[in-house]
Amino acid sequence: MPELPEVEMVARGLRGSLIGQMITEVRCYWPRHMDGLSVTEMQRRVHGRSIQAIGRRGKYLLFPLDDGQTLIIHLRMSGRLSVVAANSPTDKHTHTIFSLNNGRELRFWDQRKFGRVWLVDDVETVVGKLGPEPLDEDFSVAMLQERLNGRKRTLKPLLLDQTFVAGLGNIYADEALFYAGIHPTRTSDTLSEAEIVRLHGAMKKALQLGIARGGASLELYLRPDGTKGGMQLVLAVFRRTGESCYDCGTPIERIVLGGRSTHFCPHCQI
DNA sequence: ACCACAACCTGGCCGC
DNA sequence: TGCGGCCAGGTTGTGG
Repeated sequence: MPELPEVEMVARGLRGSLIGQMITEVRCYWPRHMDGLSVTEMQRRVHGRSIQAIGRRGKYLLFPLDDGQTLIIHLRMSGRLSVVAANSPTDKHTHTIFSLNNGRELRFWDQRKFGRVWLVDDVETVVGKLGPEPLDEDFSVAMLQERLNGRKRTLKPLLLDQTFVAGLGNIYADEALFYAGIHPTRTSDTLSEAEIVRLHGAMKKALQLGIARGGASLELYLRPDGTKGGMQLVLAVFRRTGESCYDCGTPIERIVLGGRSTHFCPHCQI
């Protein structure tokens, strides 16, 4: 569920309570959370290591440790992270717990169990295939144009493809296409230069607004401090099927593309 | 190269 | 109250 803005909020929310803390123990009640290593191996390799920083790449959270390894967490559809006192109550969806040496714990709550945790020497083994960061300075119109060049793909699934651009998910892909005034079923080879410029600006605008609003809390997403974001209050099309477009009043439509719900204004998006 | 679909999970909601 | 079906912010693998 969390997309780039939500994951960015999680990273920011965790920094104050995690940076410099040492991991003393790992408990895991859903071993499939661990990707590529056993719980025992995770425990052995992470014991006594301290967290040096918290970064984000696409929708992945990166926790570089003091020995060069990096702990990586992906929240997938329903993951939440929080740092709380070790004696505070857990519930049945708290599947993985990293104990810290200050009496607190980093807890991975994950109702649908799709989330994943890695521990790697080289982060590229996990995030190496991701496309560019859409909010980075160097993500330019020219770069977008170059990545579109020679391809013929339906735009909505293309925006969801993390190897094309990293970080957009179902909410921000729909919102960006609305801001750009482009229909989600259009294919990448039909975009004019002006439309590519609009799409580029729209992707950045949608993600920046998401961050500015603290992320979208539609169902399960909560920031690490347990509070909701506010992006859901300003969504233009996402899950507004049948409601009036704020720009022209036409009812928002819903279709399925690439197996995902897709929302758009049939009048504003051509 | 691209698309459609299933799978991985749990739980809420809706209609019967 | 129960049950089936559909829905959910993500990713990966398969087969066409």
